[in-house]
Amino acid sequence: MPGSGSEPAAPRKRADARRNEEALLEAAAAAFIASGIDAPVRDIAARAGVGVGTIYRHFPTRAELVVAVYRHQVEACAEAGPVLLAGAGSPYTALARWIDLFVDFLVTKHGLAEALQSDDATFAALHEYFLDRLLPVCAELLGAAAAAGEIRSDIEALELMRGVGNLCIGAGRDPRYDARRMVGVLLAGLRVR
Amino acid sequence: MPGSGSEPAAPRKRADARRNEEALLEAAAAAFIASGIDAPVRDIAARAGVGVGTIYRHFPTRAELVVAVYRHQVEACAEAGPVLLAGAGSPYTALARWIDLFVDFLVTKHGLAEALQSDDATFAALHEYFLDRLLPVCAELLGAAAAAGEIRSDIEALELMRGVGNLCIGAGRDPRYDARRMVGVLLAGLRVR
DNA sequence: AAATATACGGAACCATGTTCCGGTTGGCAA
DNA sequence: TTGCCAACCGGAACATGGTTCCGTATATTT
Repeated sequence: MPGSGSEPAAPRKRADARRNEEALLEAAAAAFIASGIDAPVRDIAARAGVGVGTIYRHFPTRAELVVAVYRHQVEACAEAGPVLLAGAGSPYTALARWIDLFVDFLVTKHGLAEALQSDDATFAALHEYFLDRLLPVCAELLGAAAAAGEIRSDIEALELMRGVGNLCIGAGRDPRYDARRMVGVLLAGLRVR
Repeated sequence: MPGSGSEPAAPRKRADARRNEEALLEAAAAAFIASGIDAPVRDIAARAGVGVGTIYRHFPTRAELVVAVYRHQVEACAEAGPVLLAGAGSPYTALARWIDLFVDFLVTKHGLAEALQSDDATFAALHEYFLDRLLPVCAELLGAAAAAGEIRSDIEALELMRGVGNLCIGAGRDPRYDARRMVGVLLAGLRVR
């Protein structure tokens, strides 16, 4: 029942606007795969068959476009947290598995890990969305593992997520660097000795 | 005795060229501190009181300028390796101290860690110089620690250096993220259990 | 002092992000 | 069905920053 409650009752958008937004999402997804999430605005617009103005109207910052493209996958990752915690043998195992999911996501999106850590104002909203959605999940897993005495308890979820995100930068560019393995080492370093 | 041997016998450069090169190094160092190593070429040129063409003539790529500015510090870091290995209580301690030096260097040069991992062709020479100079040192320390049975022996020096470099990205931008601490966790993860 | 090689400056060019406005059109009301 | 207008569109124009190029200036040599 959209429009009820205290929301501003967003008036249904025009049909062409909805079509263009949809086309832009598809075009952006394709461009991101082909050229990474830094794909030139004009390329994305051309793929979608619209003008550049239309991109900015629908997605004022690149971050919003990126979030829109990856929203489903981020949600899935967030929802996997509690499931893993309930199903895995131990909190630490659940944490490790969840981090694996996160890493898999990051390393398959060229440029995403870089953008997440960038201080470029363009990506502030991206940073924020990821943190809003995933930080609580990570904190819960981390807290559970700490409470179980499996890992040291002086590491914050934010530090861990940024550390993991950082380790994923450049993954896949140099076959000699295996981000997953380094993340594994980092997780091992969390364990109490 | 320059000019002897099989070298191309570089003919002494003109005096103004030497002056400008010196001025550029100072200007670049100042600009890097003020705006990070991505400081606009025009800014650096203005600080040095030269035209942009002069920058490109002396340092065809930004990487070469960066290398020239930081060469002394990189050399010092490289030379510290064997000293630490000889003086520290154990190879692992030496490795940890050396990584500390490396991290200190990276986190105080805004944008350097980012550039080191970037795939931007502009920075290829930077990457190469750091690896040429520091990788053998890291490998020696790592090998010694592994031989002493203090750490696992399946990690390559390149992986460790890239991992550490990655963890230093964004250091100092967010007080909640402490790169040094994360590097400490990574090193702890290296230990045999 | 003249000749030559070397180096210099900065305008011009290219790529990319961002803004703005004249023209177009979907949806509704008459 | 027709006509109106708010919403929407396209892309030219502008801003920024890297890179190239060439006419001019100057250090060095003869």
